[in-house]
Amino acid sequence: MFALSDQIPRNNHTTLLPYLNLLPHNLTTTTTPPPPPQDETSIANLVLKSDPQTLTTALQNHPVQWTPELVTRVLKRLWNHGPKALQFFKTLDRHHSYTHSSAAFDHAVDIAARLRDYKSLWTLVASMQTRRLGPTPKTFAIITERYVASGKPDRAVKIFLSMHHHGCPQDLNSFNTILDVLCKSKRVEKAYSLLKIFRGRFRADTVSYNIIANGFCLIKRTPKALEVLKEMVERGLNPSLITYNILLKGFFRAGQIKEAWEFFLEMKNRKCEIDVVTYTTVVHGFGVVGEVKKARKVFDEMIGKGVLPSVATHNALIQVLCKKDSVENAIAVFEEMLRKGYVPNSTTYNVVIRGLCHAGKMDMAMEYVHRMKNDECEPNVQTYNLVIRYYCEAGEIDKGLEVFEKMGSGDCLPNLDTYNILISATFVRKKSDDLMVAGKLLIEMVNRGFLPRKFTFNRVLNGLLLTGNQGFAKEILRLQSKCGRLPRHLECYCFFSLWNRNLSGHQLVILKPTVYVLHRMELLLRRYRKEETFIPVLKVKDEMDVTLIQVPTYSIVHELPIGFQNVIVCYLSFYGLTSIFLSLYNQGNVETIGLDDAATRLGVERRRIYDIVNVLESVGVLARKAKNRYSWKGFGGVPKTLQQLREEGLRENFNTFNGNNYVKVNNRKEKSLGLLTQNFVKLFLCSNVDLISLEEAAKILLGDAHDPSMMRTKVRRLYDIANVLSSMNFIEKTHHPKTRKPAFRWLGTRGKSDNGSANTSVLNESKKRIFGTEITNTSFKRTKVVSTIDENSNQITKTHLQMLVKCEDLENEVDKSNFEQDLRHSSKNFQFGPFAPVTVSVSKFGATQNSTVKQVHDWESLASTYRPQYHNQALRDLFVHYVEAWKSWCSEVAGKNPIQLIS
DNA sequence: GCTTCCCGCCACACA
DNA sequence: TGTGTGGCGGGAAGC
Repeated sequence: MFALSDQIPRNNHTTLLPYLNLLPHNLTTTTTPPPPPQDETSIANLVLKSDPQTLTTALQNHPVQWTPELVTRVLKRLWNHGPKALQFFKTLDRHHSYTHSSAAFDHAVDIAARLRDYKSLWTLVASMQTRRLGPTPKTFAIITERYVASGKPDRAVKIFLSMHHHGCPQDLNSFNTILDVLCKSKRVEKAYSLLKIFRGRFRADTVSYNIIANGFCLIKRTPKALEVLKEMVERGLNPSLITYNILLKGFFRAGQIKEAWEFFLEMKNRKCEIDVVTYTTVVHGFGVVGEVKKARKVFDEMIGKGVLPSVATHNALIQVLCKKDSVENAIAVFEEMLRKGYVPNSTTYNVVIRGLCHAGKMDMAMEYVHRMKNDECEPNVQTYNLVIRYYCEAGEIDKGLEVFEKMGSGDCLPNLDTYNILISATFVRKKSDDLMVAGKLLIEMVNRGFLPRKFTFNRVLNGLLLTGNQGFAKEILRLQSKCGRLPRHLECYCFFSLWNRNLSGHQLVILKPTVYVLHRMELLLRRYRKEETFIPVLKVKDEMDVTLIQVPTYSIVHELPIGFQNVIVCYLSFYGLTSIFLSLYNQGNVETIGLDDAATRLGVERRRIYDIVNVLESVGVLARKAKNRYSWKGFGGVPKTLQQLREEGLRENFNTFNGNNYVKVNNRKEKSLGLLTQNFVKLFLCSNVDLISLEEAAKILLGDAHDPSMMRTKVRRLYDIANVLSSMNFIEKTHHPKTRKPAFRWLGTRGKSDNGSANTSVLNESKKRIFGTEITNTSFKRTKVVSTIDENSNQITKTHLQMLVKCEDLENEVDKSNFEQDLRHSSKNFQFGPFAPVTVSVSKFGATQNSTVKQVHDWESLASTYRPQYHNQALRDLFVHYVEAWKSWCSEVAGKNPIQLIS
């Protein structure tokens, strides 16, 4: 990582990574003897070795004079083992002759926040207050920064606004801090609006505006940054050199090299006192885009102008040479820098080491790592990470692990990146042993307070299952559950398992997405029960940090026919909204559609419906009658609409992709989703392109405007449209054969007639045809639910889905007695959730195909066929493993408190 | 770290 | 002026 740290107005309060600030300590020339400097290492190791019971006595007996400085150093050393660090802090808090300083408290607060242990955090804050040690503005800087980092910016703002309740009134500095925290996490708009609201109250200054401008530069929105600059001048605040440097760097970052250079010249013209930061920015900026010569020239020029390059400038040049030139030249600069008497910092070494690694000179790289030690510039975690990464990339995983072992036993603890790098590497060789290592690393990282991503967990779990380590996989699954990182489907499954155990009245901690699914489910259930009034079944409260669900006192699921439960869960995961929409209204007897009705029936907000109807309207499936009302035209008229669009498109030159065929966007109407849909369709209709990616489409439709934010918006809209169109089978999602990038293919007029889902026929057929049921191998949304049966899949899936569509009617046909019989009948071998084993044979369903509702009464079969299913065999097997692992684990812990399973 | 998708704010449109 | 519409961007999930 390249740190141009002196270029950005750094906020004094925010010290996220205290260990980076560790000063190199000199073992031989220490002038202030007690405590001896190696003490923090030995103490840290002592803490790492002791368990909570022995730690107290170990610390009491340790022959050392405890001072706040020593404690701070130990905490820094233990930084990457949060739980141990907190334990150390808490144990020492009870020491008879030592009391913690404010700085030590801040570290503890930081560590607790990083562990997302908010209870400890606020206890520490309260403790600070009672001891009159704070909380200080710095404490709040830490807290807000951590809240923002864990995705809670609103909470952070609230905390800032309530600082004074903790005895720490807000001032301009703390205001700037919160702005900075928001900007650094790319929430610039939020920061900007906060500035607008409070600039009067806190007397926003140049620094405040610099922070916002820098924020916009970080997200490559230089025009907006310039706007901020303008506003700042209008408010009578003078931009400083820092302001100009921010903008200069912003131009380079956004790839506006020409603008950057002009800006730099302008700075010179205006007789700005250009400083070393400016030059460093230019050197780095040119270098990054490969203009090494220019970078060099500027580097040489600055000396002539009397501005001495700093270590950061050298770092920039060295990095650039490593990346775009040769590592030899980079090392030459490095040596020259030493000759001139500069003292390289860890960044300098890391840049050189990365360059060597990149050039495949691993041995030489390691020499530099040793050289760092001798040069009193201890290798830091980044150094180790990059060496490990390159070893792993070169396939030498064992060497990577060796380095990892060394750092673990030494004085630099591995961080989240280290673990991620190593875990990723274990998948390369597909060896059972490697995956065992991955599992162990995963457990270790959790113990050290790092929260692996769901993706990491899933990969390790999959790997272990596929290499036959079922026992270990089970352990990982348990850990995954403990961390709240279960795969979504298992999460639901766990929830229902618990629910099924009559755990009424208990509180479970569940992840938010599940809550959303449950909300929707509740709506469907209410409809099923024909409830007119809203009776909340699931009481959900979104508390500070976790989402709690009150398990209802009765199980609504039990009221449903067996199998229907499964259907419901699948119903939600199977369909995109459009498909449900179409299946509800494409019944042959629907004439008008009320938007409110649609929203209620789909269990979504009105807003979602607008998008669907707009797209449907633009291809002629619907027509707007009045506000709130649409009439159903069906698919009969679609070919005609498409023909019209084609003619229109040819007139507008949509057959040539020269970027001139975009529609000039002036007002709201011309930006509408409907019009965009039509233009998108025209792209396919009027040209021979087979595949088009949404990015390409966006580029063409936008024309000359290549503003990245406009592009993003356009692509997002195209996703919305593409989803609706593919639900109707007008287009299908595939991958570009060469680039493997996602792209869309038009099926509408020349679809695949071999599997029956051809849209040529679709377009010509009567409106009775059920759209949204033509799902063959299309994977749906994120759940990858595909028919298990690949051959004949069309027919079978079609039948199944048609039946599913009719669930609506079927529900009503199941009379009470039937219903109860079902319940009794299957209460024994009751399979819950979407994970019931598939017992239905193909032939059984083949028979159902043309028959009536009666056979569909076999709810269980229907349901089990509809469980989420994976496309390929390996995944399918894996899925069974998941369920097995979960089941055996459940039975294992059946005697214990099942709440522990989740919460 | 990028792609994809969902959500809901808030501004505009329309009666 | 109130209610209906829908552009738009944040940000979470997925990979």
